[in-house]
Amino acid sequence: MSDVSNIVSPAEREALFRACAWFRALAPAHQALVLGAARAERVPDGACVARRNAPADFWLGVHTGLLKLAIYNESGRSCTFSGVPPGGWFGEGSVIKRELRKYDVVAIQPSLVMQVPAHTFHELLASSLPFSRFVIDQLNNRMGEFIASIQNHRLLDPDARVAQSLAQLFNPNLYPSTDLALPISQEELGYLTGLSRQRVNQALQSLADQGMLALAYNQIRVLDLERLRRHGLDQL
DNA sequence: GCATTAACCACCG
DNA sequence: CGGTGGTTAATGC
Repeated sequence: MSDVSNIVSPAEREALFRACAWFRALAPAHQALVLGAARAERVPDGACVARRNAPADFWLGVHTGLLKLAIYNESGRSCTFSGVPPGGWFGEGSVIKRELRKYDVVAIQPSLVMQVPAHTFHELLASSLPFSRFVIDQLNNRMGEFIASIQNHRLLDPDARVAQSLAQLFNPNLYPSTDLALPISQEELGYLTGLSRQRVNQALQSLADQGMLALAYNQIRVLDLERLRRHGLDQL
C-alpha cells in the first residue's frame, strides 16, 4: 500500500461531479460550494485511500476503478466488508458521527477517487433538502444491502453467495455507473465473499457454464444480471 | 462431504 | 518478472 497521489485538474474535477446524480440535484450555490472544496485524485492499484482509526475528514466517491472496505488483524488476515465500484459514495456514516473511520479503504484497481470534505458535507446536510434526501436514500439502500449480505452468508451455498456478492456490486441505487465488465481478481472476490480463491474459482466457472458470466483475465463480465440476482434466492 | 490451505505450473501483461 | 487463474493433494470440521 502506498499513498502516492495524483490530483485531478479543477476543470476535469467539475466534470466528474456533474456526472453525479446527487450533485446535479443541488442548487447552483450548493454546487459551487462543493466545487470550491472538493478534491479528486487518481490512485494506483493497491493504494490506501483512507485509513482505519484516522479522522473521517472526507466523504468519498468512486468515479473509475474499484475500492474495497476492509479491516486487517495483526497477523495480516483481512476481512473485506464491501467492494465499491464506480458511482459509489461511502463514508458518510463516520462523517456524520464525527468519529474515526471504521475500516481501511484500499484501491484494488487503478482508481479515480472524489473527496468531499466533512465540513462541506455537514453544510450541505444542514442546508440542502435534495442532499438530505440523497443521504437518507443512500443509508437506507446500504442498510438493505448489509442485511441481505448477512442472510446470504448464513443461508446460501457458496455458489449462490458468489452470485449474490457480484450482483450487489450492480445495485443501481448505490452504484449507478457500474459497467457489466467488472475488473476484479478471483482472489479479491474471495476476500469479499469470505470464501477461498479456489472455491470462488469453482463457483465462477459454474456460473459461467450457466451463461450468467463470462470470465477473462482479471475480469468478470456479467451476461445476465437478472438471473445472477435471482440465483440461489429460491433457497430462502 | 465439503471447504480450506498449500503447492504447482501455465499464462497474461 | 510478479500477478492471476486452473488444478490437485492433504488437512480439518
